[in-house]
Amino acid sequence: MRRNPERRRALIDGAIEVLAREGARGLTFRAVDKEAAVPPGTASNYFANRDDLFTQVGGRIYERLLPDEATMARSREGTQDQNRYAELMHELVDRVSAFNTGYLALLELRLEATRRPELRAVLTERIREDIDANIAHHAASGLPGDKTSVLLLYLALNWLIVERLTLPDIFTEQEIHDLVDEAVRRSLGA
Amino acid sequence: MRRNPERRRALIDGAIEVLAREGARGLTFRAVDKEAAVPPGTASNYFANRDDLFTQVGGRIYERLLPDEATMARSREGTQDQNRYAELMHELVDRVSAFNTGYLALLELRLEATRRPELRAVLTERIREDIDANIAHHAASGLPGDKTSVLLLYLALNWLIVERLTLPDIFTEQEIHDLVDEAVRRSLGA
DNA sequence: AACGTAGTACTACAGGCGGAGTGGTGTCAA
DNA sequence: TTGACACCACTCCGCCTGTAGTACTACGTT
Repeated sequence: MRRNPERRRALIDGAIEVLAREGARGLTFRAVDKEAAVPPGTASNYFANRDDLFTQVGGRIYERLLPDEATMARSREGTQDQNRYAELMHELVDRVSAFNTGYLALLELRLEATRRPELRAVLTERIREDIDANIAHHAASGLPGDKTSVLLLYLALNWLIVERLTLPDIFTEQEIHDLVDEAVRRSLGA
Repeated sequence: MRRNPERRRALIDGAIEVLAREGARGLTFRAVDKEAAVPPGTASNYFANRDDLFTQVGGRIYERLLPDEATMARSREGTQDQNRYAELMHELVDRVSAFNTGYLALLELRLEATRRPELRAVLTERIREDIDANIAHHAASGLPGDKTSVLLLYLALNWLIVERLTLPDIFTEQEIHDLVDEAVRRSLGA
C-alpha cells in the first residue's frame, strides 16, 4: 500500500470525475488510473479494493464540496436579515452547481451506499456533521429562522440542485432563482 | 424486434429492479433476462440497444410511481384543509418510499440522463407533465396554498425521500414525520 | 564519497468474467 | 404453409483484477 499523499489525492480527485462521468459501476482502478494520468496499476497500489476506494472518496468529497474559510468569513458580514439569507442561499446553490461533477459524484455515492455498508457509514457521518454544522452556524449567525428552517432549506435546495444538474430543462434559471427566494421566505415560517 | 406487450412489460419491470440493485451501468440485456426469468438473449430481441432500453424504462417508470385512480379519488374526499394536506403528503411519501426500487431506479435514470440525450428528453417530458398535473390537481382540489407551495413541497419531499432511501440513519422516522408536517405548514406561506 | 536500503513509480502478464450480437431450431396459430 | 415468437448456442470482444518483477530516487550510514 503506497503512501504518497499527493498522489493519493490526485487519484481520489480523478475518482470523483470518473464517478460523475461513468457512474458508480464505472469506477474501476483502471479508469481512475487513466483519469489521474498515472500508469495503469497505480490505483491498485493505493486502495486495497474497490470498497476501500469508494470509502476514501466518500471521505474526501465533502472537503471539496464545502465552502472554504474565506467564503465562510464573508458569509458573516453584513446585516443578517432575510434578504441576506436569500443571497447566501443563491451563492450556495451556485457554488455547488458549479462543481457539478462533485455533486453528481456524491449522488452516485449515495446510491452506491445502498449496496456498501462501509460507504454508507462514512457518508452518514459526514452528512450528519454537515447538517449539524449548518444548524450551529445558523444559530450563531443571527439570521432569522430556526432549526427547522435550516432543515427545510437543506431539503428543498438539494433537490433543486438535483433538478438543475440532471434535467436542466425542467426549471428555467429564472424559476430556480425565484424558488430559492421563496424557499427562504417560507421556510422561515410563521 | 419482438412485439409481445406482456413480455415487454415484464422485461421493463425487471429492468427497474436491476437498475435499483445494480445501478445504471449494471443494466445489461443479460441482467434483464435473468431478472425477468426469461431465456438469455430475449432482451436483445425486444430492445434495439441499451439506449433504447433506457428510454423505454424512462417512459414506463412513472406509470408505476404515480398513484392509481382509487388513491387519487380518495385524495379528494374530506375537508380540504391544511391537516388534510399534511395527511396526503404523508401518504405520498410512504407510498413512494414503499416502492423504493422504483424511486432508486428513477434516480439512477436521472444520473444516466446526463449521458443520454434521448433519455433526458423522455424524463424531462414525463416529469414536467407530473409537476404540471400536481399543480393543476392542487388548484382544483381546494387545498390551501398556491403554485409555489406545490413546487416547494415537491422539492423538499423529493429530497426527504432520497435521504430516507439512501442514508436512512440521517433522520429518524419521527423527524421525517415532523419535517413533512412542517414542510406543508411553511410552504403554504404567509 | 561510496554504499545499502526503503519506498515508490512503472511495466508486463496471466487469468477470468461478462456481455453483445447473431444465427439457427422448435413451436404454435392463423 | 407461413409468420411470429420462444428458446438455445456459439463466437468474438473488451475490460478488469491481482500480482510479480524491474527501475528509479532519496536518504541515512559508515
